[in-house]
Amino acid sequence: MTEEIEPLLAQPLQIAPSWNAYQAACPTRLMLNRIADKWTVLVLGLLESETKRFSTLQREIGGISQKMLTQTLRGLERDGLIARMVYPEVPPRVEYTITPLGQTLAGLLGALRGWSEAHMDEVLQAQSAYDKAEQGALKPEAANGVRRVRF
Amino acid sequence: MTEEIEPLLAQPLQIAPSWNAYQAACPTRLMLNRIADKWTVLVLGLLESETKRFSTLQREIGGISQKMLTQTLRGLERDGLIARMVYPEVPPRVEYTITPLGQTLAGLLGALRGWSEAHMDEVLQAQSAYDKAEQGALKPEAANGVRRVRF
DNA sequence: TTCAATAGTTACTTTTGGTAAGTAGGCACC
DNA sequence: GGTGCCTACTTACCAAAAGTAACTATTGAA
Repeated sequence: MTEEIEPLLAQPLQIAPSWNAYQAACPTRLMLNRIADKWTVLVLGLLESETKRFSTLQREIGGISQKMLTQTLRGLERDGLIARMVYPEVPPRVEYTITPLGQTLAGLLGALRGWSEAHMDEVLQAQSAYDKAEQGALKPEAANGVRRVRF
Repeated sequence: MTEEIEPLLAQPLQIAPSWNAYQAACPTRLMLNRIADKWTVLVLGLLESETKRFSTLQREIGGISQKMLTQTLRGLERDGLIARMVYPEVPPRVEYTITPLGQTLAGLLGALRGWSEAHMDEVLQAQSAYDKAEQGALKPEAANGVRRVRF
């Protein structure tokens, strides 16, 4: 950032703190990193409608490991998007509930999930077209060590 | 879309192929992985309104490396979300344009970016509250090697 | 006594992300 | 005519994150 001295103003450039995700150092960058995340989308999608416990979430999200589920839930808790309730029983019971703040995000993430499911066909088609073209682009030179440049 | 059973059809279970991101093997999982991605959000956000070239994108997205930009653009191109135009000039010029399919996604991603920027304050507050509580939870035992369990 | 159940951790491996340096091809300058 | 500059990339290399599998604590039941 270029620093210019504004002699009389304390914070000339941040009257209302305006965040900008396009700047590397902005905390929204970290935020984006968390919310634009596969597991976050799936976890918040489940918690949007009802409180669930750890094992239920793991069962309902195919292929998530305990480690990643724990990690994701911790992150969401720290960010204030979900709340964690521990019932001191044996065996232990822990419930996760979405917060009002989390609710404001869950809709957006649901739309993302919906988009994926709705446009999967088009994307798959685009992918196979791309891959076929790539194959063609490689064919003329055949199997030698020629450097692949895309110009 | 509701599926009605057509006895004489070859593919009875996939009249409208219904994808589900909660199943580990579903291709939408890969899709989510790509679109729920920091760099994707930022790149599509810039291309939403106008065609841009490589160097411009890199300049406008703080902190992205050439490698990650190339990788992200390739992925988006393969998925049919952007198109790549090469002008055989010297020095080279390559322009990236969002596709109609990409446009349908860009709005959602823009909303994500907007959410990050709009709720950053609340999240930062939640984070510091969480971190302070964590500190307190650790204090009683002080600095010995006691296993930290959260029950 | 061994087992089962839940919600985690921890050690280890693999994959991904980030950094920095190279590469191509031609034009301009001295 | 050698050097440097321009863009849009690759390619090594290293660090960080994700994934895998085994382990832990607690206690009631078989």
